[in-house]
Amino acid sequence: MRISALEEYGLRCLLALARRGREGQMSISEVAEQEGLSVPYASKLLSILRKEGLVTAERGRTGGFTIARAPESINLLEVITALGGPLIDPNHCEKFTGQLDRCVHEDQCSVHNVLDGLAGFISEQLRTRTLQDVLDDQPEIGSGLSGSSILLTEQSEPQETRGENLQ
Amino acid sequence: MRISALEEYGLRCLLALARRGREGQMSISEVAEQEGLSVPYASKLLSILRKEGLVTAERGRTGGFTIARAPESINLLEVITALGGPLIDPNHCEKFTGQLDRCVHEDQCSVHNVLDGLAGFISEQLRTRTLQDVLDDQPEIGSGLSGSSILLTEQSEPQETRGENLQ
DNA sequence: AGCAATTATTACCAATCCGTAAAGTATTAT
DNA sequence: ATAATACTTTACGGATTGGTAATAATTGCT
Repeated sequence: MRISALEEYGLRCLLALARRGREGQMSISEVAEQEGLSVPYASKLLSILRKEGLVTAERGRTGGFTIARAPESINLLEVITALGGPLIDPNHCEKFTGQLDRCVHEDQCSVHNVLDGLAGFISEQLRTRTLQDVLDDQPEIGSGLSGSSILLTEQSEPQETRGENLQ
Repeated sequence: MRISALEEYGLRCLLALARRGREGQMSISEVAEQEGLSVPYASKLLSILRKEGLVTAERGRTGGFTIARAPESINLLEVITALGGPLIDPNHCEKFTGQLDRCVHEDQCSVHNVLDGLAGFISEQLRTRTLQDVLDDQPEIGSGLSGSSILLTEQSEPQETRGENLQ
């Protein structure tokens, strides 16, 4: 269970555009330089975001990318699923690897209960956060503020791992 | 961001052993048959679980696998990280793909704030659930009980996607 | 018209993951 | 002892992902 590279870097590129706002524009090379990515890679990421409808592109000499909607109206679930697909493969049981015709735990399966519940929970967390929330969470450069309030709605010490080999 | 096959099937195998309890035992072929997996694949999964210390193995004609600790004392975070590694690659910024010496957002990075916060949140959810919780959530075969209370501590309708292309 | 700057598309290669295959090692029943 | 049963290890091929490279297509400027 990992956050993929596409998801992280794609989110970064989208945030860069979000900072420019609906009227702003950035070229691929601008995004690449700002985010420390290669131009071809930034191009690939922005291309995916465009196909998913999160950004718009204009070609030609004065072209560039613009965020498609207001940052307040784009939630993180959209972004993550656009870049990395759904949390749980919907036709998981069809692709089941075993020799049985179908998943042994087809219905009333506690494993699916758990995993679906987890996926739903994560989705809900992502859905309730927008790009603007993330931007607001970005502290001023040089400010002493540390730590983030994002995604920490009730648990008080989420990164406390107690040596449980999260490594 | 996906729940990997190893994570799901490894969890299934571990649950099968958990049902037998600390005194019970299962051979690879038993596990494979019960979970609908090929024998070599079940072997691989159990081997990983053994190396991670979650199950013990005895060789020889009367050999088999036994769960290493009580199901109440094994939480899902252990299982998931044992099978799929940590949620966020700890040396992510070292492997950074860009041309810059280090991650442009090294410190005070809102993207890291968000992702770390999310990872921490998920970890916390997983840590507070044990294998025994999952076993208790498994309904009797044929019982009319549907739905799970696991991992749904406060959100009421986590799998409600509202057409937001979770697909 | 032609050049320059920009996005769009396709293909490609390396690395990792999924699942299988096969040969090896240990233990026990007979 | 020997054979049967079971775990152990290594290796392999296919599929997916990460990132790069090259070329085509579009627009604006002169």
